[in-house]
Amino acid sequence: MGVTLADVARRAQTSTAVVSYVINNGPRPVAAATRERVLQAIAELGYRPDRVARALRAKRSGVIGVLLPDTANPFFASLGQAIEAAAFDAGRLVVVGNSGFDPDREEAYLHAFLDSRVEGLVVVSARHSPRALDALASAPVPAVYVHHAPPDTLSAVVLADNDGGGRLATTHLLDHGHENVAVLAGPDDAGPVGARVAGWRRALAERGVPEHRRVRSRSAFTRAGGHASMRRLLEHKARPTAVFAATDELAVGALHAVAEAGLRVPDDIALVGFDGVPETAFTNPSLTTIGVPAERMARSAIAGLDRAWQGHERPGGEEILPVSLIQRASCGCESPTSR
Amino acid sequence: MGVTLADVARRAQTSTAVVSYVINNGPRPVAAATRERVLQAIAELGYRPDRVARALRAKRSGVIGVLLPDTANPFFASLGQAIEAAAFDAGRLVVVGNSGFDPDREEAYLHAFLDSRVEGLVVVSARHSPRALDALASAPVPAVYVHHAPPDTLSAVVLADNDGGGRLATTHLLDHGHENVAVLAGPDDAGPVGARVAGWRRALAERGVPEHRRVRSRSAFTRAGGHASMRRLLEHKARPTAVFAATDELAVGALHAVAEAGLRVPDDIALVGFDGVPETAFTNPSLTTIGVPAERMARSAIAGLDRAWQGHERPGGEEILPVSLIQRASCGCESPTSR
DNA sequence: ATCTCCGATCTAATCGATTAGATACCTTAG
DNA sequence: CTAAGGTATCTAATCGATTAGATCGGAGAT
Repeated sequence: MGVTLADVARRAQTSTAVVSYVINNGPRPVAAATRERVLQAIAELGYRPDRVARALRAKRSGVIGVLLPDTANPFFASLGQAIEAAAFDAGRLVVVGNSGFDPDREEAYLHAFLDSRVEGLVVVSARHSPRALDALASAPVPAVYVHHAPPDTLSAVVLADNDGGGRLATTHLLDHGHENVAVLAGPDDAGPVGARVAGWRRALAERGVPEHRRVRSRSAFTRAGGHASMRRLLEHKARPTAVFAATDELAVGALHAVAEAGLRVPDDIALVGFDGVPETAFTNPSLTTIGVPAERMARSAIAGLDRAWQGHERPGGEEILPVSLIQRASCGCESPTSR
Repeated sequence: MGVTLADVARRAQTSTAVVSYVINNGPRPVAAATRERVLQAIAELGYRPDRVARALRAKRSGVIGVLLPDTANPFFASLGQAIEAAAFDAGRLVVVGNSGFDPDREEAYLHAFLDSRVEGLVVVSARHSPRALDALASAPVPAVYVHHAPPDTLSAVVLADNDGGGRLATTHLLDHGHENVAVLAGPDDAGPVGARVAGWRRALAERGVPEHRRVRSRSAFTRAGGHASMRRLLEHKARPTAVFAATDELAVGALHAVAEAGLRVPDDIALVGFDGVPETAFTNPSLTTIGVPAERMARSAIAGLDRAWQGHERPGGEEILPVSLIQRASCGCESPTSR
């Protein structure tokens, strides 16, 4: 290490400016012969431009800051990985931060990212702290919200069709003949999961299911939460025959609770999850779930940043990507096809 | 944004040097009164040092490069998150790259990291490409290998006790009275999983289990691989009564295969996994597994980098952290305690 | 033959923070 | 009262790449 532009220029018998022009297909033209000499010198010396120096001068660091709530959660893990891959394919690196749902940590990361002159931000968060929001709104770089967005942001937003997915899952269970479709919801009805619950409610309303049969059980978004939440449902006086778990984590916990109670899925309780994380193909029984297109969301997010960098178009715009029903065993479908 | 050192200096009626000295508890002393003025100016202007400029001049970027095989795998996901958290607590950010087990990608990331002047590298990889190894060996910054290390490296190494864990898992199954303990291995016996298989073999040898009862089934390290691999074992003429899956991913796939075949865990087949990823607490039945101390490994890795930065001590040294048996239902233990 | 103009190149300022060398002031020793 | 030494500051070079402005030579126009 340690080969600089100046070294290359010396060896190619030219100036640093010309070398820079060659590297960047610079703002000025370079004679073919000279370009050749420069390229050769670069190859011979094994020169690689210093991204730090470049970032300082050109204000383009080539780094994207990615803020995630919790990579230990498989859904956020796949989303994070997809974002990282999409960024790399676009020639950028990502710095990542796990907020662990802690607003202070979220803000600390945001500032650290900005101090590092990230070129753009991808924010995946279940909820946003007001201070973090301020920091984002006044950030000198474009941001894209993925999975969830604050009420009225000017930034680009990429969401899954959570409401539609909730409706899809619920309708599917109703189509199996169930009349008592409960929902495993989060601690409150805010955010993306809130929209899923709204979809559930809408489906029930459309089919004329009476209010008192619309049972909702709340818990934290963890497997343990889903476990406890399902256990509560099982003890409910009017035990539901079908359950829509608003995240796969909840569903996996629920599956475990049902087995523990000596009941069977889908015979005693049919279950549908939401997220489409890989592990659901291998639960016991395999889990029917709503597939969220993590890769497409990631590509859209990076594309959104690209748009903001390129043009001066309106950066904003909300994109809602379609979800899909992944039919497996837990809902009662006989022939599990997709895995 | 855009407050610079010079702005602060101007407002505090001093020079940029003094401001820098204050910020860094600089190499030179500053009078108490002046320090006070500077601190006040910093607060009033909301100044935050530019990490890029600092990195260029001081050669300390405050960023650690983390290379992982595949964050979609829960084990690597937790390891990655733990590393990120430990780094943040040490005041550093991480750039992460998922190689997807692809040597070219691994090398590309490594170079990109180095170009970005990362201050240190944490390499988690199942196998290493020769070229990547070269790049690492000649890197101008310290590296720590986690989970797996190349044969004779000079860098620090943090491993789990894979061999001991393999033995622990196997012995536990033998103690349950099983005489036919097969293993679900990886595509070959290299790397950390190879050591786990070696531990299995050692345990069997110690108990005098004859060669022909030491059945090993190979597959890729995926749930689908574990599924196929277990299916093969079930069709084996001498079907084993117990199986040690060398990773939790394999175990989860295996669990599914057993259920599909209409058999029961642990009654027909006892099963023990390896990694201790969170989801194993919620499989059906819950999975007995070998807990790998991901957080401790992460902290050790960061500590290793710290050591390399601080002193000029021998950077090398191999640390092997103990693993633990997490008893749950899949091995046949009646009372599942830890979750 | 002289004037333009353009492509190719070089010189040098710049991004923002760090830090060695120079300088100014003050105290203490001789 | 001056020399020596220490403390607090300031000036300016530096890290490596980018790019605007200056310079130069040659092709084409008149």
